[in-house]
Amino acid sequence: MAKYQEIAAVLAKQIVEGDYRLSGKLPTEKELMDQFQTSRNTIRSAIGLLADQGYTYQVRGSGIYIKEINFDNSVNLNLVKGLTSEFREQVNQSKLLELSTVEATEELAKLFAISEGLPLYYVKRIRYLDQEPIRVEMTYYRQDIVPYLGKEIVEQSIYDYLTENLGLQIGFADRQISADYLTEEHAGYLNLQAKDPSLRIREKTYLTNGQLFAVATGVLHFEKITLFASGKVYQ
Amino acid sequence: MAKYQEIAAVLAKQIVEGDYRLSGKLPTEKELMDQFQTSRNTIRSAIGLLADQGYTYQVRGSGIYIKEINFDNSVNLNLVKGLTSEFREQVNQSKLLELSTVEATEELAKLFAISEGLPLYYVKRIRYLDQEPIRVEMTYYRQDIVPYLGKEIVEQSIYDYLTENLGLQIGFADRQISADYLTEEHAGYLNLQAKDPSLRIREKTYLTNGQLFAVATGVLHFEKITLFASGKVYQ
DNA sequence: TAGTGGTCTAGACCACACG
DNA sequence: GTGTGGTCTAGACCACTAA
Repeated sequence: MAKYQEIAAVLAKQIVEGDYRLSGKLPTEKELMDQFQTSRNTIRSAIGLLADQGYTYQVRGSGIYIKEINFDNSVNLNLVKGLTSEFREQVNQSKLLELSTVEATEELAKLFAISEGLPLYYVKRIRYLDQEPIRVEMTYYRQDIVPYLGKEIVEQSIYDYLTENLGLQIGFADRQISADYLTEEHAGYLNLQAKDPSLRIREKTYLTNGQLFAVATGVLHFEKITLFASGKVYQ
Repeated sequence: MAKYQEIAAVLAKQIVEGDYRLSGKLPTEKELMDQFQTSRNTIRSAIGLLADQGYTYQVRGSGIYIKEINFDNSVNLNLVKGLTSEFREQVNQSKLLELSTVEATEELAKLFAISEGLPLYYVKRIRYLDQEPIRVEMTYYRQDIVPYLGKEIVEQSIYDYLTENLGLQIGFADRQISADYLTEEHAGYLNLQAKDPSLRIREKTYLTNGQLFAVATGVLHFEKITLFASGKVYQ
């Protein structure tokens, strides 16, 4: 991990643990330079990461302020990480509904920019938070990038498996969010009624080299999960 | 505007106009340095802005790639700008439902970090896209920061008025997204049925100095609007 | 006025992609 | 191997906040 990423991780941990709750501010850039024995630009890169993640904002002439945001039961759309790490303590189960190999249809082949007929994994799971179903999730993975998926893996954190065991470098994800009626099938999984509202996320996940390797659709329990996003003004 | 912001604006315009469609890539950082006669870090700041806005991603050893994303009928959660500029040509109307001055209740006072009883503007509007209602929007503004709002303003772009006429420096917005049933009232505005799904955005908008000056709730037509968000992996 | 963050420069070395 | 972007340094000047 780069130095600025390590610094950001240290500061993020301190923020979460409430080390700066009294002042509501981080030390100044100058003080952080001394503390971490590094250049100003490196400190600024670290602070930039914190801002991107929704932890802080800076005010010229004044300092680095901590945002008081409650991320409970909320998925941060500015980040890419598994649900498991987003709700670290509480999400400990996935119920596997389907794990199969399918050939890329014309639509999927076009989406992934691969040839029609190439093999994809298809995974359908229910995710739980505090023993309650919160999300139905259907994902396709390119098999040339993810050569193996098994029941023992998809019932845990697929994200951890991809990054730690396969060494994949996940870079970014683009997401489209919408609301819709629940289908009878999904309502059953989520203990809701058909025609109830649902929050849908259509997600494309890319490696750092720009390769699209997973396409997912998530159907979320509208009463138990919200999304969070931080936006900036440009120009 | 800073040099890197101007460079980003030029490149964004070129991307939107399709100047790089053949290669799908921008020139290399080195070439951009020559082209804009500036240092590498300034170029990298500009490219960073484009990435934040969802236009591009970089691959080490390879280049700067353009994302092919269709933002049609989609609100980009990574940005803060008025609906009017998000859908520049098509959104040309707002129907004013209410414009009043209210005293901050205990809840609102706490949210804005102001004293109870201080005056706020309350604006309730319906926004249209291609003559169809797409969003009901209820917003509170701090009157000490927005000293005047009138019918002639709220039927146009409030965002433009705040930035251009009042000179407010809007910095960032935090948003919470959820799905819910439509109330009878909102269903009426959106030409939908009560109990249909709706996409809700609860938004807090801040000045660059960190002051919260507007709190809004948006109720979106679930069939006509989706949201877009780009997320990155950290560490 | 002193201190803070915002921008910019001109270098350096490294890790990775691609031919 | 060559070229690309990723990280890092050590400065400089400027714009803004706060006292």
